[in-house]
Amino acid sequence: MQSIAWKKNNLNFTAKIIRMSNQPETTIHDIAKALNISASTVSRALNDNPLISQATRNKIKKAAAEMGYRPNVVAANFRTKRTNTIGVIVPLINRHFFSSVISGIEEVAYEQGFAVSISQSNDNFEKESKIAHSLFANRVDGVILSIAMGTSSYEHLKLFSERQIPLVFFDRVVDEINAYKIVADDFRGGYLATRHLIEQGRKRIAMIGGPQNLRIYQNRQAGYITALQEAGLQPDDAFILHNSLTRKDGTQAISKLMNAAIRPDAVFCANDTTALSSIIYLRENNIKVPEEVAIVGFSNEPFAEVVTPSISTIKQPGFEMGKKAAELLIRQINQKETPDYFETITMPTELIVRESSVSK
Amino acid sequence: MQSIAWKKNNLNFTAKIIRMSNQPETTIHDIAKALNISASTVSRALNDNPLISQATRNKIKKAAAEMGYRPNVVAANFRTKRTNTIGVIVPLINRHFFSSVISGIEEVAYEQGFAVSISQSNDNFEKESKIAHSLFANRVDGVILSIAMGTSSYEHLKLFSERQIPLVFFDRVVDEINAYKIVADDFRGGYLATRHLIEQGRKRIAMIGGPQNLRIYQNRQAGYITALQEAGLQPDDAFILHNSLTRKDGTQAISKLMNAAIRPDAVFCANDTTALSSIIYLRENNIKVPEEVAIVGFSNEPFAEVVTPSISTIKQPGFEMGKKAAELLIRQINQKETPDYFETITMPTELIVRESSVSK
DNA sequence: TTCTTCCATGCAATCGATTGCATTCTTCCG
DNA sequence: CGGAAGAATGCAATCGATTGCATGGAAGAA
Repeated sequence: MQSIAWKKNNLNFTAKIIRMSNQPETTIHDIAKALNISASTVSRALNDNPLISQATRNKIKKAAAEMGYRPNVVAANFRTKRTNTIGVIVPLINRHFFSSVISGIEEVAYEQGFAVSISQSNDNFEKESKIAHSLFANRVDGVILSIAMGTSSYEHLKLFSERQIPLVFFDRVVDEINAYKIVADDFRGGYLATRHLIEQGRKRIAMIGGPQNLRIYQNRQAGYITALQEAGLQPDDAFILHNSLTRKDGTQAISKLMNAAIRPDAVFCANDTTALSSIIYLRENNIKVPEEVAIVGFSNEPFAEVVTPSISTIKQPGFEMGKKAAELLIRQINQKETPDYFETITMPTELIVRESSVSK
Repeated sequence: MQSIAWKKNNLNFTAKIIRMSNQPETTIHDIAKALNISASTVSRALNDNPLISQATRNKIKKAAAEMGYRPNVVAANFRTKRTNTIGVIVPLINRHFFSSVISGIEEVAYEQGFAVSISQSNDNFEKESKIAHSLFANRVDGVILSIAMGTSSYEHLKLFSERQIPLVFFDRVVDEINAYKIVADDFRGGYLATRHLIEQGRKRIAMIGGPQNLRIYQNRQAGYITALQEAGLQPDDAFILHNSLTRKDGTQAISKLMNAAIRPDAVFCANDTTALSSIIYLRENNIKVPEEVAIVGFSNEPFAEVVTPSISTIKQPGFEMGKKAAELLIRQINQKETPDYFETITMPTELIVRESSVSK
């Protein structure tokens, strides 16, 4: 796009190279040879190093384009020990919450010139560990992750701290590891959901919670208990179940609750999948939602809005969490030293009231 | 940091190395030096090259473990020009169909020792192109992709063919490029959906279709038309709409159909999202589904089963498609030459009948 | 015992780009 | 006009692993 004219030291060069399909790759040395200059100059020019004169830069870029030069990023990564790639590990990519987080990460990462490599652990420790090793082996510059439900050993993550590769956790965080953490306000989510049910006049509010080795589920439950206590209701162990929050687990849990001597009149489910299972179970058993049993879920999965009755739930700011996580990670990547203090950032949750919890 | 004792060629070696956190990485040369052997032997041993005696191999592996050796995969990739990574580009990772395909790909890839790097184009050409360049720059061994709706130029994919990097398309394939293609039987899907509606006694069957630059949507529509003709019904242009199949587009389309002089008594939607929009619109306008208007969607998204009424739809074998794609890709990667004939593999689709299309 | 054969290991080049330092060429100032 | 400062470019080492070929040694054959 620039046309420059010179005299002495004429740079009016045009490489007459035919781009051959799939033959030996053009390297900076080929360009150097063609232009009769050194490879270092070519390298610097292509990286817009100001040491190289504008004229030479242009000449080199032009030749590079004509010769079909494609930088060998692997070689550069090898030399510089940087890959400009950030790895993301999530339990499942098709959960709306996680894919929102990923979109947030990508937004920031691309803007800052980082590529994003996404992997899913399928909530399986083994696979998570494999992925961690693979990301490590490929020398990603940093990792953002939400651990699998089954993960309780963190050996595989030590890889990263050993080599000072920054790590940012989100959602399902690990207390034992010192790193930035981005979480939704699960406590408040649990609290809001439960208080809402109380405000609807419910008295026997059960909870179907998640694995208690995960902080997020502890917190959701703590919010639930606090709300109950605040309202002078006694938390009842028989009303609190724990499982892996799958469709099947949910069905089992709700069935157990509904077949007990004392039935709940409301259930706070620690995720929307469980809320959905519950609603389907209740419908099949002719128990009216919300009249007989009110339901609140968690996460605001897209289906929550469209099932009948639509599901009241807690919305988490996934996209923002992803952006925040990427920002923090990239900041760490760029300033080489490890911060001496890692915050845990809590992002607000919000109650969305729909049909499943409100009797008109 | 190291105190080592040997006699000549002693195999009773124990490296007493303190694994230092984040210090200079251990390389095969360090191991070689510690054991007083050559780096080539170390390299071969670690790769289980049978040229190296079992005894030496064991000794080296033990030392490697003790010294906290982590192979520098980037260096190896650079040298071997192979990354054992396959790139996957999908429009959106949180579509059930795509994430099923991804799971299928992963299943095969991991088994064969390949890592999988997933990216989403957000149905955006620019981003797809960026991703393609990034995957190419990082020298993935092969790519599996389903192109973005907006993509109509294929320059960015030439990168791969130029350098003989195998490509496998699935679902949204590109005719212009010679490569293996895995598609669901969209024609038959459209045909089955429409025939089903006809069997339900519907006469005025509309269709909300997708962008006609994509073969899959052409085929779904062709199936629809064939079924109509077979039944002696005349396809009617006023009954065939096209859009991008988003929630919003769907609402617009169904509203247009329902506000026309002649209303359809059934709608075949080219995806489930549109079917959902339609159902919601119809519900809000007090039009009974399926009594007044029957609906069939496409893809069998998870929500299709749980909304009320549940959505009849066409199921595509995503997981199997992913497996197949990965198999074909990896086969190409392993046998260096390009096959001279690329098949297009069509996988069967299946009609799932639910409430939205059957009046009892 | 001597020569051949094969097994195990070592040597050294190589992949392509980057970068600290040295060198050359300009330009400007006294 | 000489010299110094600064601008532009080149030299060569380097990153860590792989690999074709050479070599040393042991075992087997004669």
